[in-house]
Amino acid sequence: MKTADEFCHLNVACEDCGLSRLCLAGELSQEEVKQLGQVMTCRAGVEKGDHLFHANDQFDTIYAIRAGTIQSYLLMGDGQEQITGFHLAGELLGLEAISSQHYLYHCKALERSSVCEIHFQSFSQLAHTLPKLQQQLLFIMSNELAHSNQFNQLFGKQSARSRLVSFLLNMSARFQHRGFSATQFHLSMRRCDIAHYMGMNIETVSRIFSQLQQEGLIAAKGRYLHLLDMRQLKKISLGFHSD
Amino acid sequence: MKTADEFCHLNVACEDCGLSRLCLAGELSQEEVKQLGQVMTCRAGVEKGDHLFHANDQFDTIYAIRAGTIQSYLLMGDGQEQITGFHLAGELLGLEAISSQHYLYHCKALERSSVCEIHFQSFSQLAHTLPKLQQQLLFIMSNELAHSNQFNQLFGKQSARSRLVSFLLNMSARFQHRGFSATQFHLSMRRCDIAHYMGMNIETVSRIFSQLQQEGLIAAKGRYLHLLDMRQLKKISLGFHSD
DNA sequence: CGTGGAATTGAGACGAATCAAACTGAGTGG
DNA sequence: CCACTCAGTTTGATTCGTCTCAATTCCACG
Repeated sequence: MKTADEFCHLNVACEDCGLSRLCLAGELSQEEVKQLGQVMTCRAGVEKGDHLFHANDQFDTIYAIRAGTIQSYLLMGDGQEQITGFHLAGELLGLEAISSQHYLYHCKALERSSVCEIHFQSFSQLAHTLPKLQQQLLFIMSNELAHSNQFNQLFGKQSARSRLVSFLLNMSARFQHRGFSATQFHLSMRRCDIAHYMGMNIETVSRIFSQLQQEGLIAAKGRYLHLLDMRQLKKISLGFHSD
Repeated sequence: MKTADEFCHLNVACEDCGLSRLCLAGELSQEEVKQLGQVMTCRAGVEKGDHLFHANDQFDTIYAIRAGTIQSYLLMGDGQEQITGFHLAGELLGLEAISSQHYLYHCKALERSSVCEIHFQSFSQLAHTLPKLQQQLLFIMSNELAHSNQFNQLFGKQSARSRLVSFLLNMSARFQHRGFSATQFHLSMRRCDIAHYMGMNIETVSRIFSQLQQEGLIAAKGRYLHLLDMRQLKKISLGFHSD
């Protein structure tokens, strides 16, 4: 995670960004990537707690995360944060605002982060001349739809235990996809955020962590996490009852 | 619903379709809509139980629902159908398959329906020459993302009662948006499908229906439904405890 | 070393799932 | 026309899991 943290200070151009394959640059040629660079600005040094945008703000910018973790959430009637997602490097934020022209939730950094601000109107015009760029956006949105649906299934019937393990495996896969370890990583959110995200309460999350630890399936020390038995964890996430 | 049923027999062209505002045609000019018509074929007479596609099938077609109701679902390990969505006239199916090139779930008709089959590759090429078409697809996908997120919130914390009422109000809003009554309509799915969709079991759904009926909030006769007290129902959907 | 936020652990309450049984209504055939 | 079936639905009794409330411990920070 050191390297990611260092990234936060730098204004790296698209063509030098290690995340371009996850991001809008995708399969673009070097020349095309340069054009893409002209409709965005890099905003390094987003500090912990800083907001990218708020719910109901006028939409004009898509954000690409270069480093760090961003949390999206809503404020409920009782003042509680209903967390709608945790977003990692390479992911885009604000896509669901294109149709309504207003952001649907608040987005704040869970740690020191770095983002690219993509002015959507300029981007859109550029995309008219670059079919590959248009296609890449389409792919990313399709992918988000797919994952969002997966998420829905997950939360249908399963027990809190299964769902929480699914969450951990999901984070694991996402870290792995970014070149980090699949079994050892640092969660940048609090237990309480996980709970609100999963629609559970803190105590339940905590209990399940303890339980998994006693069973030797994970080792958790604060926010550091070590997944010890992936096979068994995968079983649990699929709803099999371990003994 | 009669009119919708009659539609199922007709091969209406895009330019004559009452749903074009909900669909890909969107804000296209008459000439452009005709071009759109050339990359799609209308498939009338999809019978109850017919499948549009199955999970893991190779993706090549986006489906637009012209009339009827389509159910998307997955088959779980134990053979049960995990229902992932109910889709009404004007909605597009298959968008989440663009990135992986494989459909993610099964889609079957809950009643006699009618769909447009849009060959995606041809569509995609056409879209390169028609920016407005590209934009319309973008808007639709953004909208789906937004609704999918809304759905997630819904299912976070709330009680079965709140969630079920939310589901009914969601159906109501969608019917209204299509020009039907917001308070009286026919649900084309079984109680058991609703249950599986909402991640509850049949008995719970049935009990809540009975309960709402006793309280005079709804009148249900089989699959026909009459929402009697919208104000109160909205309160319940937001999590307020009625007495 | 003390403070406050976060996490853990325990005991009891409540809601939804499960198991079991009865009811309804559409369709079938004698 | 009635008896039968069968899928779908409703209702009741019980069990199980998660939430709630309360108390304690842990840890980062000044």
